[in-house]
Amino acid sequence: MLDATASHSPKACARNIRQVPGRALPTTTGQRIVAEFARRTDTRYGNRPTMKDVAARAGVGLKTVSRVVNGEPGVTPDTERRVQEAIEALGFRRNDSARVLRKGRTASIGLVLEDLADPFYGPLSRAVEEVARAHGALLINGSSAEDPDREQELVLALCARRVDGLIVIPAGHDHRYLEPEIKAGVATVFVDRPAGRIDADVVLSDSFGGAREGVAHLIAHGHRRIGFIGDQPRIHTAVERLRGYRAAMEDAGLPVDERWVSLGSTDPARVTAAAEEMLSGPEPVTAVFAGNNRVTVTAVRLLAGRDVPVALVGFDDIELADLLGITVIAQDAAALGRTAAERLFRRLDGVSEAPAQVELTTKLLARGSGEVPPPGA
Amino acid sequence: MLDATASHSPKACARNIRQVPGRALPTTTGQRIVAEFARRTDTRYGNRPTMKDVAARAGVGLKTVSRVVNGEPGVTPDTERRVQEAIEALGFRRNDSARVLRKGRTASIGLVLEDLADPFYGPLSRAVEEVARAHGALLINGSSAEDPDREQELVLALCARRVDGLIVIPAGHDHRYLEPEIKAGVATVFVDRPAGRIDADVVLSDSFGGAREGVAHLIAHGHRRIGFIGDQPRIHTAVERLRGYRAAMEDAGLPVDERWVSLGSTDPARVTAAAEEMLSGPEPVTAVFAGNNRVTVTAVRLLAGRDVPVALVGFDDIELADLLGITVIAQDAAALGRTAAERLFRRLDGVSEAPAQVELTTKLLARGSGEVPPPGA
DNA sequence: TAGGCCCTGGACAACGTTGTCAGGGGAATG
DNA sequence: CATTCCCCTGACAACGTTGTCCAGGGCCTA
Repeated sequence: MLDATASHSPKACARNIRQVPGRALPTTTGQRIVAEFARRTDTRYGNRPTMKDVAARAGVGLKTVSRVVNGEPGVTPDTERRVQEAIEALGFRRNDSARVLRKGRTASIGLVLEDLADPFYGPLSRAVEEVARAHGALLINGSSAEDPDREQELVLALCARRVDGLIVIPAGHDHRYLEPEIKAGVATVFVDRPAGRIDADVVLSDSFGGAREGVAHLIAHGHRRIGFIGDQPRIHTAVERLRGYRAAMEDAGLPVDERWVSLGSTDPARVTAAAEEMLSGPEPVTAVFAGNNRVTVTAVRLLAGRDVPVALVGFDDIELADLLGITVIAQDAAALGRTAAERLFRRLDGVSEAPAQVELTTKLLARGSGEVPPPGA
Repeated sequence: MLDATASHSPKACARNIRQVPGRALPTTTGQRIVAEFARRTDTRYGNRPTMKDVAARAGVGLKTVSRVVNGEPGVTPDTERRVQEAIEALGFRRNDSARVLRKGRTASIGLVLEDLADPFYGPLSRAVEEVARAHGALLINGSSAEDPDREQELVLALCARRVDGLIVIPAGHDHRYLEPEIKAGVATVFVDRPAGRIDADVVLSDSFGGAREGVAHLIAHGHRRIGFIGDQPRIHTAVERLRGYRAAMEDAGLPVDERWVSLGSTDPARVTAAAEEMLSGPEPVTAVFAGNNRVTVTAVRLLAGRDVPVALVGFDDIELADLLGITVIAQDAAALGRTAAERLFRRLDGVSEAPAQVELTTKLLARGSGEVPPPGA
């Protein structure tokens, strides 16, 4: 029996939404309920047994239960067995909130990044998680969406949860709001971009050097008019990479026409417009340096459709870039995450050194697109 | 002045590791310390002000501070100002651990998935995060690495933290260990694969239907010998997709040679071996259906180097697949996450319905590789 | 002017756990 | 047999917050 609303919706019909008899659930497009189970009953929600309950059932004291749960010594095998049975029977699970309150440490760290859906941050986050796991800590993720206010909101929420440490990929430029937190003992490491107006550990890729190398690579292959398309100028890496571009051009004694340079959103439409601009006119660029993975993707799409081949080097590696023959400056996202997390945990382990800035080197991967010579060469 | 160890390491020299004078930090490959800041002093770590401190400073009662912090009514503007000033001055931040202990809700949910570095799970996780954010909750991530024990360990750790809800992409097949948790009120939704031996909400992609459609597509283009390379047989989606493959073959009245079918790890070596196997011999397959994104990537690499074109359809979309002309069965990872999270929060909002299984439809994206006709056709 | 009501503020207990400390009982020793 | 010592166990306070409840004071009304 179809739900009336659903059956009258052409969209729903077209996509063959079925519902089993019973409660009508709001379905979004393309969603189909294929089975329902028996209704759950007898649930006394939110009423978990505590150590006190376990103690009562096992006929022992509260502290003895605590000892068993934490594997502390000084409990007779027989007593331990009784306690274990009671735990089993009641389905007891220690409440870590209370534990945290008492002990002061949460065994969790926070990671604030730009967007977890970006293929650059997935591996970074995973690397952080692995290090955290090795130290017995859980990871709380948050995406700032490149919004400084949201970054701050997230960071402070994590501090309120009393994470032991923080790893932040900054969206904003002023992190003084973190000063009281850091003073209070929240270890903090910034990644990918430096912290703003605050002394803290920073782990970066060498954006300047990488971009310089990439552009020099294009110059070495004969290009003299090279375009640069980067992310928004308030993002540190975007500016550094542009600086690398300019340095390489200057190293080679090449002039830079400002129409070849474009910093702005990585939105495909914007990138396309910028590229079209620098590829038109009497003196078009013969090569493009793409400032990050999203720009590279758009550039590849765009350049693939052109008659005159345009050389391309991109910052950041991309999946399948080898098959497409895209030359890139690769940075190791996982290494960034790992390095930052290791630094963080060394701090948590009590190592107290001055905050430092660490840079990881990048690597040029020549795959074809960067070795295309300029037309007529 | 170089650290002795570093300067004697050829690798380090080659990669130009420099260190500023001062504390020698253990550096990993390609890591360079480019700056150090002044040593921090005067830190009384782990000694944060409490509401009591704020109250004392503001000359009010403890509860009044609580009221201000939580925006509760019943505080004179003047009193509120005094309290705010004290909060400001002391750098007070509410301890949510204590709050959680008192209130019983953590405003956080847990997400256990396979691997955050997998491009399929990044968008899924992000989608969950967005829904969580809309409900004022934080997200704790964990990667099970496809290991049932690790999954259980993670899930129980999250339960111990008293997350309000759980979203799990199962690695194991038996989730009875979750029964006490669910009974105790931890809302749980499974995604991508069904829960094992337990009644719970499940949100899936239509793996069976998707694979069937993909294979039918190959058959429609003239293929009669089609290979299937999938993930390990203990993974539900792998089995479902294989089932879809068999159904499509049967629909068309085509026999299936078991040498064309391979379930196993997605390790490139294994996939390559399996593909080589089914592409050799007197009656090689003329088309391959790849069971997930990792298999597809390996298959593309492998097939790109062959003389005789082999048709390919892959399950899961991949970045740049459009440029490479790879035909895929796309599932919407973000929609999976969003749907699951929305279901979860409806439960948390007190809606009590029977657990249900929801399926999202997939979409065939024809881009070329799946439309290659068999040789001689 | 007296009574009552509302508004503000604070004292206190409770959330579930862990650290401290002290008591009791059994074994070993004089 | 008495004493000492050690091992096991449990009572109690404390972690920092919020919910409950009550007191005091100001204002309005009869």
